[in-house]
Amino acid sequence: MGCLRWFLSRFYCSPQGWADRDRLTERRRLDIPIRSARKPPGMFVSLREEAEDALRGALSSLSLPTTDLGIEEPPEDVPAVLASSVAFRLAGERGTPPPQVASEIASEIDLAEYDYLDAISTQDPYLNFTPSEAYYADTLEAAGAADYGRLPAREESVAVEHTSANPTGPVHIGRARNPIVGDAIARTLDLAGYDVARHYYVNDAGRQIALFAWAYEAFEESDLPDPERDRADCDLVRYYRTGNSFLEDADDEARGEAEAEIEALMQGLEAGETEAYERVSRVVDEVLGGMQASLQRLPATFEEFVKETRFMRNGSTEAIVARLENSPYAEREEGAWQLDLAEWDIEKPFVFLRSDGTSLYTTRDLAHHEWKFANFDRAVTVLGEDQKLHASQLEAALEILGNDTGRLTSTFYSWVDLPEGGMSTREGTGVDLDDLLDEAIARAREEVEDRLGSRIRDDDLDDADLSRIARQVGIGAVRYDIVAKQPTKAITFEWDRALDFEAQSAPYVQYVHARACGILAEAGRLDGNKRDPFAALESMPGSEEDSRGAPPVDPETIDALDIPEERALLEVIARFPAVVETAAEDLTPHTIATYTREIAEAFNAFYRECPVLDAPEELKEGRLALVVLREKSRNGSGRFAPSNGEPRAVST
RNA sequence: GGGCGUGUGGCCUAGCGGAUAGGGCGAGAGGUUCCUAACCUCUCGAUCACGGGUUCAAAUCCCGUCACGCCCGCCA
Repeated sequence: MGCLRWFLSRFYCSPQGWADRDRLTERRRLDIPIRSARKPPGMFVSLREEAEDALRGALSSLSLPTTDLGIEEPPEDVPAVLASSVAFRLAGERGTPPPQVASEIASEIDLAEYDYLDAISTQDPYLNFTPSEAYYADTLEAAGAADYGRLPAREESVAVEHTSANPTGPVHIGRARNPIVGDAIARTLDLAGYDVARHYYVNDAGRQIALFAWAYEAFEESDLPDPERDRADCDLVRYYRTGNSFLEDADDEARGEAEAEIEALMQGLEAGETEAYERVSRVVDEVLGGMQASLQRLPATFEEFVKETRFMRNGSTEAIVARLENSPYAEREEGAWQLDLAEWDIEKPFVFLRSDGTSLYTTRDLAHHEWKFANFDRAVTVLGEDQKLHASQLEAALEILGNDTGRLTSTFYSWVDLPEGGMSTREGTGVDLDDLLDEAIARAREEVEDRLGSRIRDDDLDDADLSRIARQVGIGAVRYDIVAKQPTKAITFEWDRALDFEAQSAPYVQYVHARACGILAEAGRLDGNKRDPFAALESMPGSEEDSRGAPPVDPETIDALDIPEERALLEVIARFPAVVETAAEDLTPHTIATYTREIAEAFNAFYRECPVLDAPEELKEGRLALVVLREKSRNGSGRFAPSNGEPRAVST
């Protein structure tokens, strides 16, 4: 990572996270300090700060500018943890070739002042920094803490809104990215010290919902096809689909009658009538219950389900409308009220009140967001890419209403499509999340059973164990497949690719956990119920379980750990808090997924080269400590792992 | 048409201004009397969509082109 970017990221919102989006936010970026100075998160950041300080000092005494220090992580084959390419930039100024500038800088640095910097070497124009024994020893000790990787509490609350799919039918995988990404973001922010609440914003007031409630009353069970599953969402979606196709195919008169009923229901909702609310709630609550059952399997859970109607019934939507009507940007167009957002580079006027006097989704969302601002310090919303225009209109309108929209960040993800095209709840096309999870578990179970025969360890696994492991492996694979990718990239769903259990996948990471647990169990460092190393897979990505019971790590044992694989593992472990911090700032949980793979690779190399249980006594403790550490890092990263993404209902 | 996003070996993906572009899948060759081989090692394979530009340095920044996706409702 370039120094400039890093530098900026420490003080401002990163370009991909809090502050990313559109010009709207960009304007304000410089005004948003992310926080005051805090203790550096982990040894790696401390080392980086020392390197910066050393460079800055050297440049300054050479009378060179210190704007961009060019700090980066060197390629793998370079035996250093940090490097700098400043010499390139200063060569012109100095009038000497870069390698010579590098040497001059290196000789200007007094290492005695630093705890973690051990040596600076030059390799052509690069300055390479290698860490001291204290760096490894302190990492060994710090990482021994039960909550290693968790950053200190920030006393800053964040509402993470995600999924928020229209409660009209079962969750399908076109939307499955939203709960997975959303939950990963929530976990990441939680790890980074924020006080996080997960919200599902329930559309129980829109036209589609009114239509749904109407259809539920208008059609008979006998008119409907059999449900796909015995569950409320699958049951009721049949009414929704039937209602939609009825309106498409009906003659004008029949359609007119139906539309009138739907319209009357919407008016009732707008007026805050209890009867209208109850008619809608009947279908909404039931469907939501079914959807929750699917989401919990991931697991994606919520602290709160926030209903749109809440902001109609409490009068806040009405109040928003009144305030907007009085704003200088408001104008009346054919009986409807709209905002002219040209000043925000949004060409489309934003209609906030229909000519019949009813509010729109976005109008209610304004009230919703003011409620968030009143109750939380920040708000993060995970949205499908189709929501971008809506999100920028929302933000502009919030600004007109006098809110500090720097507190709101929307993050977007692209669709998951099937090879044959998109998915739609309304049309009933697509693969349900439950079907995906069932298939994933079935395939995982096959894999587990296939491998039973070749197992060396003699431990009894009963059917319940197999089911548990299959569930963990299967669901972990689905979740990892989605979190590990940048959300902006479109995904075409293919069974074999999503359910690949080897290599860069959750099971790869889970397997490392199993290996570590196997060693710890053998060494008597785990509880009896963890004797079964396969059982360890269960906790894999996302459990709260940790390696309690492991002894505290003695930093003295670092002396015995001098094999490259041991050091490399420690170096990866040292970066964990920094990875969490960056992922939280940028809202990029996929970087934690990448990190877990790196730590797994480092552990596998260590595992290959360094026998633990058969090691000489003086080595054994140290190596066991490494196993424990890796376990702890895995825990923190495990919390991140699940996440998903799923768009707000559009074409449901 | 306008706006936004994406484009990295046959496929998937990391990197997003600096050291010969990392991984994985796939293909080929090996490795287990030893803490689980859901692992590891090696080989094959890339004009980083294309064309310009900025820079000592571009996959990375800028402009243009092409392809794909999304949006441009008094829908959500």
